[in-house]
Amino acid sequence: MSIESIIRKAVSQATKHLYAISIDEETLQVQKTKKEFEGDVTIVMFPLAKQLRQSPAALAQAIGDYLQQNDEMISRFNVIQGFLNLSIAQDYWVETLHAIDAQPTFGLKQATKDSPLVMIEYSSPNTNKPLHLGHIRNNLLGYSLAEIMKANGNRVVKTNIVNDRGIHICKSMLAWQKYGNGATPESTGIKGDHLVGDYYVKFDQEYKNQIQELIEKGTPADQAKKEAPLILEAQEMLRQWENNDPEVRQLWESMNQWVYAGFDITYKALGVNFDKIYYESKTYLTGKQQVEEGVAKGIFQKRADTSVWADLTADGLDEKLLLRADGTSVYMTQDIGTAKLRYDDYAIDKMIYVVGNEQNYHFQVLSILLDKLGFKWGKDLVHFSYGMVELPEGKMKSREGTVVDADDLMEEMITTARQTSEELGKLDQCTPEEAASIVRKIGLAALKYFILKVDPRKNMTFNPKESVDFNGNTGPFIQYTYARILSVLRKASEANIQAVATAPLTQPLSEKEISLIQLVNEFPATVQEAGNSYSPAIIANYAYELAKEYNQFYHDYSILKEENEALRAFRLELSRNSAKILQSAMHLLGIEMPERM
RNA sequence: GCCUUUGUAGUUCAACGGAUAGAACGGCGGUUUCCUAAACCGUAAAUAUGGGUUCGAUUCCCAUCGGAGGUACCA
Repeated sequence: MSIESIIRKAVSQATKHLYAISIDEETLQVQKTKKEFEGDVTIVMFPLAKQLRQSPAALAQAIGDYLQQNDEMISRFNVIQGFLNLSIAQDYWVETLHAIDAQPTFGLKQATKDSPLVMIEYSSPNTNKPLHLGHIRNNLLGYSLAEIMKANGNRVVKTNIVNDRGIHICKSMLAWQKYGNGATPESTGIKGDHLVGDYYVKFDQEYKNQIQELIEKGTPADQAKKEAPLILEAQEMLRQWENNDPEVRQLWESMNQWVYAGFDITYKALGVNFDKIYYESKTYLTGKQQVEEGVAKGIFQKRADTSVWADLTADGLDEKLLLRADGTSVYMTQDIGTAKLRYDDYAIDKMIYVVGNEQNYHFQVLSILLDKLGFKWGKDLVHFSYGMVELPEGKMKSREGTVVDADDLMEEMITTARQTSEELGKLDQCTPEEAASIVRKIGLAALKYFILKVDPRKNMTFNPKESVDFNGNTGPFIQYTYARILSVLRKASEANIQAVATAPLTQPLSEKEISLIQLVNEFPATVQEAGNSYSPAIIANYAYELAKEYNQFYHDYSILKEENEALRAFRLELSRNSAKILQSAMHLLGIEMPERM
């Protein structure tokens, strides 16, 4: 049983004994004592005071007395302004550490075959352009969320829906056809997704030129946008695609292959992966069927022009188009089709969509529609809605070339990590392979941690030149702490120093040591909280706090040079478990830890 | 216009309705004969504004002022 729940129970017993009133253990406000005050755990008395009709101070004094006398765990207490601060006996902390030491996967629950099945959709790229900074946030959040859900005892299926059809895809195909001169990734040496993305940009440039020309000839702007030859050709290409025109399909296939080869490289570099990939080109037809069935069941309405609509006015929303009059599908149709296929493939208990907050409305609607169509998880689907990544100059715009490319960014991080490491002389003892592995881990950790430490719901600012640091509240700081601990453990092992407690501790531990145990002990609750609130940031901030706390301990106390054997063994045990938790926590963020740096 | 969301040091981020709002970077000043100084310590610096609810408000409610997103037969 956790310390917190023991205390809840004890306080509840105390009030029963002292005032003959049972209080609800769950409503008790139990929190960690603030650093400035003596004690480990604090109970807030104000709510109780009201219930028990006692002054907070008197109540705290009475309960504190009772607990100290009746509970061995409580060694001391003090009362300040209606806060009851309890000190937990040292032996109890040491026992807690032993228990943690005995569990290699402390804080991480294992899923069984009966555990809930959670499907997490993330990444969701378009095949007309390479991944950029916004995708990086999505991928890191999705991957980390999957790890966190696993650690909370869920079975997880990671899925990706690739948006590989539609007018935007035709734009890059058309531009390649017109201006590409047969260029391929092989012939140009350009990574496939970038090559295709270049033609998407090319299309936009040429399209704008055509609009401008038309406007100069006196065509109104709105009309010019609709009548520019390039857009008409792109629309024609989409019709040919839907009609399975062999030539268009062939082009589509080969350009998509280039893109997928490029994406694979990026995903691998980023350290993310998927259990199952869906393609919209294969799901949109199912979506159409679902919508037609919905019409047959009377859930949706077909209008005179044959377009299909869902009337959501009863749900406080408006009417939503599901099929165009020409029978083609829209975004919503495809998501319904994808949901259907997934439902057929897996016994999903919970579906989580990792998609930006610009689509809040879309998912609100999707949830209602899936529910109407009878998907049992439709109503409770989770839209993990994360904020945008902005640059100091403002929003990123693909077409204006202000995006930060994912591949470039990772490359830059690793290069910077290498420079810094070399300046500090950290790689002198390493083989080139080790050095490469270390700088890759550091560079990626800097990037990943920077993104993940921010509350996912909020928009965040990323300055490519300044944002990534290796000091302070950063990934490399946590990695450094870990590497440092491993170094101590290696030295202990080389010197044959006893690292397991054999004799009981006789001297009192320092506050720093106690608070470190307490922090390590909070890991399971932190993992749980991160799972409940879908927030990798909670794990990130916890890991930082732990690393910081450890560094202070490391600075103030000797480990290997401590002469008292029991104390030395204790400190090694504390170090070992701090490292273990740091690694577990960072693993949940998808961040790899170097053994030395 | 309507809907959603957001506003905390110079900057980037924290804070289940709880104690003196916590970090990092940057600034200023320190620590290395000692287990990794990518570390540690000190210092100055913030809750947009005005009301309300509460023993207690950065947090909840209302208004005002800013930012972002949505309100497409785009995805």
